[in-house]
Amino acid sequence: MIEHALRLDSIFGCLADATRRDILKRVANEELSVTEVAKPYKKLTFAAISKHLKVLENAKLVVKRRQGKHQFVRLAPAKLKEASEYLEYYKTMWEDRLDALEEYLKLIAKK
Amino acid sequence: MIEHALRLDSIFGCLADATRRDILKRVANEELSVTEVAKPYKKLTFAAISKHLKVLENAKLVVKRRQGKHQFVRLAPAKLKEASEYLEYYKTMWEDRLDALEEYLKLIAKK
DNA sequence: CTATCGTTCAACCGGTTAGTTGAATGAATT
DNA sequence: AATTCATTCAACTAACCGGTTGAACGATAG
Repeated sequence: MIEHALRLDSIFGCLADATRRDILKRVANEELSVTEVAKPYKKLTFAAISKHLKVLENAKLVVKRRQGKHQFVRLAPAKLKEASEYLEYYKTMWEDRLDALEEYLKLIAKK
Repeated sequence: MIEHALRLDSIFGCLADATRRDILKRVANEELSVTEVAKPYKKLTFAAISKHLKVLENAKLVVKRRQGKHQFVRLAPAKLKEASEYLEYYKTMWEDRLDALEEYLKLIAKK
């Protein structure tokens, strides 16, 4: 249960940063080398991106694979399934709440 | 677009903390006074919970309503819909990725 | 073997965050 | 009006985070 929460902490923690969200999005579609990942973020150092990748790796949201000189990064589907399930839980909760609101608004409208 | 990202930052930032996730869960089902919200968290000060509520309020994930002495807290459905939509986006992305993995595994299995 | 390329590590910095304590505020009760 | 209850604010601290720089490391190419 505590591990569980820690994992959620790190997953949502990752998602709380715009650069990391962007990286996730990009490596979802194709495997990229660290250099390629870093290329678009011109305002940041290479090392900064390397750190972001480490954070994502620790949260198990991406995996790295070495091929010769290059280190390739891709989305890690297994852990993301877990994340997705939690997000689904929240989503359901919110939708229930929205449904309740809708009901309530209808009720008010009738008066 | 920047505002957009900032909002996501604050929403996911809220979700990155176990106490705040727990509070969200509890005020999703019923409206609670600040005192009631604080009650279960015996390791934290009242002020600490008050601060967490402020963070949630700034992210527009909860709203407060004053009724006499008491301040009641509940989930804020409107902003949560927005959050839910983003989560849905990520969820879709992840499911696509999972589907791709599944395809790949099938392909391997055939050999 | 050494030079080079791709990447990470270590040390550091400034800003933010989660927590504390104690004083301050707002509303109701007496 | 004074007291009490519910809550917030202000000031402070310790830890964490995102960033930088420069050195270091692992792997390949010459």
